[in-house]
Amino acid sequence: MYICVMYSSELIKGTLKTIVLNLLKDHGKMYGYEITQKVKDLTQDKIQITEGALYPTLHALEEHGDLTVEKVYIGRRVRKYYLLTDQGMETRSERVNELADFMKTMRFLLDLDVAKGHV
Amino acid sequence: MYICVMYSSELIKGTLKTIVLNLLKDHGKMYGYEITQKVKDLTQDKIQITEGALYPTLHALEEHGDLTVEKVYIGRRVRKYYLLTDQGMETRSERVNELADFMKTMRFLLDLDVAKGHV
DNA sequence: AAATATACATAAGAATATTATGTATATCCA
DNA sequence: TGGATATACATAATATTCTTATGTATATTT
Repeated sequence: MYICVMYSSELIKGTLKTIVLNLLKDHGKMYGYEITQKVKDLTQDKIQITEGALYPTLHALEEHGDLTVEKVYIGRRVRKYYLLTDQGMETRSERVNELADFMKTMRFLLDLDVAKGHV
Repeated sequence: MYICVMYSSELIKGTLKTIVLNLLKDHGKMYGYEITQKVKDLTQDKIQITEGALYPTLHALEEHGDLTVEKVYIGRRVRKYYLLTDQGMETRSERVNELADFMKTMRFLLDLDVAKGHV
């Protein structure tokens, strides 16, 4: 009912790891560029993950033991597939649950549960 | 059904202004310390706004023209009541709508709309 | 009288994003 | 066949927004 614009960047902040972990659970192994495109598609361009945010995040998740990497060469170009570890599955659950609970709290705090037209 | 713990700080990031603006719409003029307590109460300690985050935010909102201030002395102690301006009302609407839409997108992205037990 | 609560404020540091830049290969199409 | 665009990785400089620590001061409770 209104024009779709990207969300202001503050909102996405803090949810990137959760998005990545959940996507990997749903779609199996994925590579960085694929993740950015999948999120863009699934959200109709509302959430666009920048590479400058994604790659450091993937490296951090790997270092934390949540992801493992598989290098694959497509022709001469390297592609790094990321997979959830067992620990990554746990981290995902915790983060998704926490985010779900947080959003519930926010809906209450902002009176979004009552039916209303445009606020 | 599970123990309530404070949310990890990344999540709150980006929603503080929205919370403050919305609270002022619901409760009229409020002062900083009152805002921290009200949010703490309403969320059963799940969201605790720190003073280091709140006061700079209030100053920023004031500078942006969203809030005006009324100084009141309680005995010798100063208390600064903040009120929404007309522009603040608009900013609030925009931010609440954006956050509501963002949360809807996140629920879709994280498959939270389907009924399920503990994830 | 001491501890806690109220009430403001700012500075140093951490976390996490954006923007810009860099490197390189692959594909489309005119 | 050559230029634009897409694919695919990466990092550095910068911005934003928080936490934690610190500072000042008054009021209330025990």
